[in-house]
Amino acid sequence: MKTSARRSSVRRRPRQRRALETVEAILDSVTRVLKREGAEAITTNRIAEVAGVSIGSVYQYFPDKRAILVALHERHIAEVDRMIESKLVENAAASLEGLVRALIEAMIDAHAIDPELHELLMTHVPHKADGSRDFASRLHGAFRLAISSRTTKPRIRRDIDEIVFVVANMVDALSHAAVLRRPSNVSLSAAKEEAVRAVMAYLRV
Amino acid sequence: MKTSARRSSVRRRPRQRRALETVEAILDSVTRVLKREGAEAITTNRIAEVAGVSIGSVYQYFPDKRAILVALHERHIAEVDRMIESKLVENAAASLEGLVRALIEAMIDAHAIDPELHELLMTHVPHKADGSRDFASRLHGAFRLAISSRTTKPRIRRDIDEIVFVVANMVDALSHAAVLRRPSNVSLSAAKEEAVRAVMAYLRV
Amino acid sequence: MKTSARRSSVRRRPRQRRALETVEAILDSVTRVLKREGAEAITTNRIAEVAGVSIGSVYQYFPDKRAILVALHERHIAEVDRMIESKLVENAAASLEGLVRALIEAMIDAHAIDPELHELLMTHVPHKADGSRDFASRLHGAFRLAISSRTTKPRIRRDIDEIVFVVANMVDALSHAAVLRRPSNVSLSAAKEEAVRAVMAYLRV
Amino acid sequence: MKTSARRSSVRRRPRQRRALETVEAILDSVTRVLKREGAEAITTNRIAEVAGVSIGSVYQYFPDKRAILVALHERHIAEVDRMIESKLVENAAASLEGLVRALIEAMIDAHAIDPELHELLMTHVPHKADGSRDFASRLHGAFRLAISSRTTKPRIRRDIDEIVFVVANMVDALSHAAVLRRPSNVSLSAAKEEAVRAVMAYLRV
DNA sequence: CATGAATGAGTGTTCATTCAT
DNA sequence: AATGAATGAACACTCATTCAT
Repeated sequence: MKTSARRSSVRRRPRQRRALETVEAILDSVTRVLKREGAEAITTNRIAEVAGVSIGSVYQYFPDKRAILVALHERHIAEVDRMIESKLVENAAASLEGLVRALIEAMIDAHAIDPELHELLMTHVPHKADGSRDFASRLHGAFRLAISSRTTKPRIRRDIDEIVFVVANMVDALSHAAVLRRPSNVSLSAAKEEAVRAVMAYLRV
Repeated sequence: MKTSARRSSVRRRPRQRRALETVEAILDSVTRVLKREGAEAITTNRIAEVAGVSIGSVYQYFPDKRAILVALHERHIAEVDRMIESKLVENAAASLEGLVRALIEAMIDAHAIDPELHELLMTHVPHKADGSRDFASRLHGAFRLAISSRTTKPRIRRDIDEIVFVVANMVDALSHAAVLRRPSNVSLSAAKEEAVRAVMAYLRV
Repeated sequence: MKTSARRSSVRRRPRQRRALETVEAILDSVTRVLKREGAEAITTNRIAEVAGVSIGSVYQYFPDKRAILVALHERHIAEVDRMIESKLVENAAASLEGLVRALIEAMIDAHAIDPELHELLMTHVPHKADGSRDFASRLHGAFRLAISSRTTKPRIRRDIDEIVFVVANMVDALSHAAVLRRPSNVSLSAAKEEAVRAVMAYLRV
Repeated sequence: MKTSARRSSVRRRPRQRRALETVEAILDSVTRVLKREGAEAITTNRIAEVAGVSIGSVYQYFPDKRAILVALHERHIAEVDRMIESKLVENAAASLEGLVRALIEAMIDAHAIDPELHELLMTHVPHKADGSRDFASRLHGAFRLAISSRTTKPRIRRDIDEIVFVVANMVDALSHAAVLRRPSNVSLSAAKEEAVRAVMAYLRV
């Protein structure tokens, strides 16, 4: 009994590890193909080839192509969320402006990791209606807490949800634009500073 | 072997009224298919079918599928630009806030015409690097004039281009979000009002 | 009566002339397209375009694409035959060798007019089984007369048809090869001379 | 024991063998379609159907339609070359006339294998400029050696290349004509005999 | 008669997915 | 589990031909 229990646990772990490695290799492969050959080159066979596994193995771990992109999307989101999260923790005691600046920096960094991937996932991956909301929506919670706890004046008429909606979208759009659409005569740090200024100006009204 | 090496890059230009109608029917067809059957259903044969013309006629006026989407994109852009333009003319004498409000309203209206189409064109149509810039970029000129002529305090240190970059992206993002990503507990008019407030707050800093 | 008779005769002639011009323009167009754009570019629409007529007019004069090529083939054959014929007449009194030389020269000239056209017609035009035989076959008659009337020794065992078959094919192949497949270290005149030598050697056996 | 060892070595092969069989089936299919349905019926889907494989499998082994024809051409050329080669070896010690007769016989046999295929490949397959020359050219080497080593009289003025050019083209044309264009009143053996006679007469001049 | 817009069957080719090995 | 050959529906696109104007 013991022996068999051990055996199975001993066996399962390497198996799971290999499986995880394969899954990671497949997800990495998508990013690699995207960068090297463009979005149109992302075919299941190419993904398998670049991942160094057979197409059959890809279908061992993913039911279809869409599932690969969804998994990649989730991995990407988790990564970004982790960055945002740590920034929030880091700046738990900071001023509202410090917090906003930290978040914008985190968003810019997150977008800068892999803008093409971000773009691809945003435009070509079908967003599940329920589970994964867009960045702005996921920022909602964080902002809500941060804003409501730090604003001195109690808001009466203006709904806090409206403010959060605006701020989340501003942060998302301005950091995205700072990375992907910034004109050559605007520096990244200036774009960041202006984004902070814009958000703070709105919050102070 | 039907692959012909030589293909004229420009197909025949429509000369007769019938031809123009055909072109319009094809472009309308894309929008119709998009709404009724989704982006994946947009195939050249389906476009032809829904347009009520033969696939051959489609290729009489467009060199390939991409060209259809580009033409549609251009038509859409022209439409939106016309709306923005008329708003600008209408509010030539208005205050800065009036102008900002008018522009945001115009953008929201433009986005509201056909949000799915807008989304599709934004994400699936290859933007020519030179010709058609994104909305934010095309708003640049209008904003530049409006802001520099109306701001009382002369800006010294902060580059006008930075301000324009931020404002154009704010307007684009907030009106886009107001139409497409607004949470149910935020009304459209409230979203619009907040957008105006946000832009004005930034411009007053 | 007179009037109508006149009218019809007056009308028909220009009509026929214009029609002939159109037909010629169409046939010329094929050759032009062939040379400028290759055999694959020969489409009915391209033929019409280069001929300067509408596709509808092409179908006014030819029932289908094949008929165009057949007509061109016939025109080409008539041209070559005319050249051969005149050479035969010119050399009616010449020696057998003189005649052979004259024929080979005529064939080389004929092939040299437009080797690609010749090639295209030979390979892509469906030969009617009855009417138009290949060049070798059409040379048959001319050679038969020339050889049988000039050979001093009466042939008994060897059928004259065999000789004619061999000579006609030699002349066709060697003149064709002289124009189209001659290696760079063999001059055209040398190729011609060797062809004459080869035919004469055979005829003297 | 032996069996299992063998089995394992055999196991890997089926994959390769199967792939090779598929490729052969595809090439055979082209010939079959050509004979049964004519040159116009040779479409990729028909090739796949007659080969008993899916269209996808065709494209697993050939990048495009042209490549199928080129591969078939090469296979055909290799076959003919093998026949010629063995004839040359067989008749290494033969007289010049014996050699010429052997070569003509080999060419006639080669052409007779599949005249329509030969015709199709000659006329519809794009010849690579460098690699595969026409038959006459490929005969060049063989003839050059045979002629220069066996001719008693040393040639001075007449270039050996000219002779080889003429002989190669005579052999090609006469054997081709013997198979494909022979009139009904000339027997195959007579055509062959006359061809030999013609070549020998030329070589003796 | 001339025109050229319109036709649509048919072509080469791709790629997500399956399944025998 | 892993492999990769095989599949075939579906796609973008061509071009000989027709017919309303």
